Amino acid sequence: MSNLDDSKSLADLVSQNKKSKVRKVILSDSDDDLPLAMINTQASETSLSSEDEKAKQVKKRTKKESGGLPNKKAKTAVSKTEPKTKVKKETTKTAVKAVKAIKATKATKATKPTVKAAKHIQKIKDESKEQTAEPKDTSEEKEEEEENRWWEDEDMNGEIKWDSLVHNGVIFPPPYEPLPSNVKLIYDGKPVTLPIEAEEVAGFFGAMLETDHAKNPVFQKNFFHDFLKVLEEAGGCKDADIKDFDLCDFSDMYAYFEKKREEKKSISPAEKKLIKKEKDEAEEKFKTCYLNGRKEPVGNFRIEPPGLFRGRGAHPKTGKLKKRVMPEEIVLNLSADAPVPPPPEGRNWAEVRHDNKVAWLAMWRENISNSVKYVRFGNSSSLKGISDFKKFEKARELKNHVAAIRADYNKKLKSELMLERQMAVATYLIDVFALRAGGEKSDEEADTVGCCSLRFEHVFLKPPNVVVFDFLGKDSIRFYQEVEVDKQVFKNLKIFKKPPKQPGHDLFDRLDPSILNKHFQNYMPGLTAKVFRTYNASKTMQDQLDLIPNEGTVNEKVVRFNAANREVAILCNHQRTVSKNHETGVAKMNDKIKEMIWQRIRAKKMLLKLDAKLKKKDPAYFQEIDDLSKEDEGALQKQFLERETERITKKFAKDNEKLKLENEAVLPESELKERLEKVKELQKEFSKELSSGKPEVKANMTVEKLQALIEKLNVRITNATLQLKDKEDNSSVALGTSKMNYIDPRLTVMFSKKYDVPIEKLFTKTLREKFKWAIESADANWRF
DNA sequence: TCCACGACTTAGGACGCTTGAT
DNA sequence: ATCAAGCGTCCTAAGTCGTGGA
Repeated sequence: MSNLDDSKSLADLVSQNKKSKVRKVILSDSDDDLPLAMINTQASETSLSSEDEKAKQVKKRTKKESGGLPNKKAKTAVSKTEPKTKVKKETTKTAVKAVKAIKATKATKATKPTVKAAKHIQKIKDESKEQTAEPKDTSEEKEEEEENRWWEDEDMNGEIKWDSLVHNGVIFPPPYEPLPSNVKLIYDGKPVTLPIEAEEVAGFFGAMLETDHAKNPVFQKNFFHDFLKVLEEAGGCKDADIKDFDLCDFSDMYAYFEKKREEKKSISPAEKKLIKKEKDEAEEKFKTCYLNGRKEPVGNFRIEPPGLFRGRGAHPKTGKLKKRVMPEEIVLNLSADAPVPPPPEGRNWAEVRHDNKVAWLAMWRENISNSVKYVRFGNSSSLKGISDFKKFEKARELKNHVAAIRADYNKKLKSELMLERQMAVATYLIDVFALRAGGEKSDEEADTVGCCSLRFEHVFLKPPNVVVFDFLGKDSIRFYQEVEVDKQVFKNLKIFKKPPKQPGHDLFDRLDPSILNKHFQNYMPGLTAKVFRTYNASKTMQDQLDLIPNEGTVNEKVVRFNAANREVAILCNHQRTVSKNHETGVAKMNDKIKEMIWQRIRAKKMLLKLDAKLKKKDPAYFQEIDDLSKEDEGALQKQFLERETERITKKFAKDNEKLKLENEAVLPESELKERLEKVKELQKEFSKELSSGKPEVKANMTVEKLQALIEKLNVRITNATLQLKDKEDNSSVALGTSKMNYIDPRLTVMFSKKYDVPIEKLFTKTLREKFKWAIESADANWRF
């Protein structure tokens, strides 16, 4: 919540009449079992505060709580101390055991990284001196051999991230290419020439003209503001005094960029391949780096190009100009004795750093929110792998504590301390509904929330115990759930919403993620809110996989795996926007299914024409014939004929285009007419069929042939129906995020091995690389 | 002591390419 | 062979969380 809103609403709240009412309400409202002690604390806090203090009240509450109740606090702290240390010892032991167990399964090898690294740097230096940076075949093979199999023997503790780091720096986006002189911004009806710096910015907008962004007023405003600034700094526009966005016409620019896009798309595949190959070769040396002497992938080695900031949701800064990043703004991080990659000709790096406690190769500060962007290791790098492994091990460790944690928060739902109750409810929500921690956000960002930042208006209570959550979470993705909750949770939420709370106020006014996480440390070292998401996601996956019978085809098993994956994605609220053509796609599939059913009915009619006795034998089989009304049949016929006409016309147009391209004579219109004759014949046949109710049967048709046809249609109909259901179910759920970040990959590997499904069906190439450690260390019996 | 900020993970959309239906 | 649908990858925004410096 923004401070501004907060103080405003709190100030409102203080207006005299309200204040006394508020107090009365609190004191008289005793329909729940709220202990008196708590009521008093709450009431006195409210009435004691002066107006000025009120504005700061929310922030200070935590302090008051600890200061005001020293005894209770101390007591809790003491009682926690003993189990805490015990827990710590135990978990460290398990973690070590886990690592050792993995180590034990594989033979160890590898020379000491430091020694190897030193040697390697020397080698690199020699190579760069000789200017033959390309590694020879033999050395490349050797690198392959020396790939870091950290999961077998690496010591993964300690804060040092690397002993040596050698890399080639970053790739800068190409410089701005000015527009051709006939492509101009039209201002107030006249083409105007812009200084090149301003033209670039205008072009950013022009290229996006048809996107939703460009139609967003905030985006327009921010863009135009920054555009005018650039324009002014570049000396202004000599042809016009540009100051009104509505007088700007970017359509020429848009058309130009569209044309370029088309051109790019239409180059031949062979040429495309060649271009790609050349690009790959030029970028080759940036794609990898040497970490402790071993070749490792670099992730985003390309510096982000300038453009207009595409903030998500209602981002107040969306549309602002993202400036071009200069070498002078870039800090490199590598070994002290590693060669420094040369900056672009005549330019300099901001700084060259040698910090081995961090896992980034370069960084710069972006100008939208003044935060830092990093060039980091690739997802399949050892460092990323190690932290992934640690993440999942931590989540697995939670298994051993979750029962105690749940017991504890269930108990504390009735605590006499407001803080404890809030923590208990928050923990419940994080555990049960997989909410994120929910840190405070400034009003320079989109208004999104997580658990701790939930506000009054995000939670609706429907007695006796139904809660409707409706808020925007990360990436402004809507979280909407109508759920039954624990009775005590419901009561507590009601208390948290009690006046003087009103829309705009924090539900958990005593909490923020750091308080909550500090509390979590008492249960288990390293436990934070996000661990619950990982734990519950992987636990859900394990449970879902346990339900899958080991039978059927590989594809059937994959479908079931994806269904399990989908459960996890739903738990985590991972959504994707329903694609623009989803609706039409579904309608098309429905039409197709209806049409296939119609074809089946026709076949069955033909069957009866050949042998009328069949109906007596199996009336149910022929039932659907009577289910189809004449109107429906007519509609289907029409639909079918229209589609045929369209198909033929399109084909004709296409054929002609091809002929034109090859400089050959175009087919005459009469040809099209001739081709469409078929449709006309069909139409005649259909109308006859419609009135008689009986289709014509071709002379060579037999009962067997028709039955085979019907069987084929049956299969196609079932498949299409299943496919449609899958499409509907999946239309707004994104499976990838949970597969990539939440589901312990060893579960997927276990499934692959136990159910004999090739891992390629479950992990894409990149995921196989990212999760190599899991693929090589989990077996068919592995459990989360 | 605290909170702004640095460093890291998690996230959905854009876009090009593959694939599978016809 | 064709072509759209959907998949995979890239891109970078948007979270979480711990800590270093005022």
